[in-house]
Amino acid sequence: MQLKRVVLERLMRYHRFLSQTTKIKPIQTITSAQIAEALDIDPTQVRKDFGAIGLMGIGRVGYQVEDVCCAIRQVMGFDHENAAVLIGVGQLGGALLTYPGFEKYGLMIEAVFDSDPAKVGRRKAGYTIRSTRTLKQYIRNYNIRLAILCTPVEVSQTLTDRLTSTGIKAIWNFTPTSLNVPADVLVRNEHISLGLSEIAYHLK
Amino acid sequence: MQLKRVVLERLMRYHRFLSQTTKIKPIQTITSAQIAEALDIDPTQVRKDFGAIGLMGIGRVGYQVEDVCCAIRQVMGFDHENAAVLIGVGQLGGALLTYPGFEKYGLMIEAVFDSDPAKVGRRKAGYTIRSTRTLKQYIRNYNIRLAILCTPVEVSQTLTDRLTSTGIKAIWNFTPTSLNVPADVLVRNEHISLGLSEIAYHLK
DNA sequence: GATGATGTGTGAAATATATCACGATTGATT
DNA sequence: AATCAATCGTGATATATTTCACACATCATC
Repeated sequence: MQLKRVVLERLMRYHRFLSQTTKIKPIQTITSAQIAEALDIDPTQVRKDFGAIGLMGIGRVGYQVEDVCCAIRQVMGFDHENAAVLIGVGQLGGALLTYPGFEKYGLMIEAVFDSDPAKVGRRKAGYTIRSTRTLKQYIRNYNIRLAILCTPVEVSQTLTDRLTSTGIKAIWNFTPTSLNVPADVLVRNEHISLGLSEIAYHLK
Repeated sequence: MQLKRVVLERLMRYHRFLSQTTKIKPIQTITSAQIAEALDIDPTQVRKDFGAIGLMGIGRVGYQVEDVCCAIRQVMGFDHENAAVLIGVGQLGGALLTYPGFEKYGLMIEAVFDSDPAKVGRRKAGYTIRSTRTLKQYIRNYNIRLAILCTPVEVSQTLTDRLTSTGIKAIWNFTPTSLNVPADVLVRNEHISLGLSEIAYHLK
């Protein structure tokens, strides 16, 4: 069965926790209780999640850390490379370009685009900025399946339409708006204001 | 009763949708069905959420857009100003400093800090970068309640400990790690890799 | 190898969240 | 003003998610 978003998120947390922990102190095995304790999750939940991706622990011992990490990477598809384009090289787009963690998850930014003629042709973080007019062509030629959208709100839907018409499979949306897409395109919204709202509410 | 995170997130979506919609075309009222349609949510859900923050619609008409926006802003605490400090002026920290949307939600970044002596004293986006050694002092003097954490992973827990010892109330965590804090401190994690995982899984 | 302590795996129960169904209310229409 | 259609408010129902409870498995110890 398709794994739910909540499960994916927890799997990520397990993976990050185990990676970090083993970097500091190599360990062979870990129990669901230890993970649960560190991440403030119910131990049963951890076991169920592991069960859901086919992991088996051993009584009285726990889980092989190595196995867990591998299984998560595999089920998440991190060992599978995803070629992506980034659209909108502003402050945020620029920051994403230099983010060092992407390749760890198989994400490869192949090319970057911007509508601003003043930016087109310039270089940024090792990329030559291309015109968004060549976007469609590029995506088709290189069979790109993922677009990272960092444009201003005003043009985000226009570009989204153009993207979906190329047959793109997923859009990682960093613009603070909701995008309309066909049902088979995944949109993952990264709205910073959501986090802010939770904080503002808590501080009130 | 305390509103749940899921509700807060939907309230934000309503708010954003209504702000954007009214900017394009001023309207007086809107129905739960219209909102639901646009945001791909169940209409009942919308009504329940509105009910939860004390909004009353009128039969056959819907809700006063103005009222809805006000109520959401108020319940979220956006009209209440929150003074914050930002720690770690790297790529991401820099991008956040120039993000124009914060004040709309009442967030005011008052000062920025970095541990790197090479950065201390320099200016960035209108701020003079301060040494993290003066962090505690500053937070206490100015009664800061929110810290935005954009440091490398290695120092994030150390700084978190220092922050919580000053009595800070919330940490907006942009570092890709889990932070340990006392129960009364809110941590909002903004892990970019969570989004990436959802995408990678979908594309697999 | 028997025994006890500690962990897993999982069905059952509890909780949380979303949807349905429908009476009540309002505005438009005749 | 009587009727109709659209919309809200909300209890009941359905679904999803988390937690509990406990049988079964494994290792350490005697």
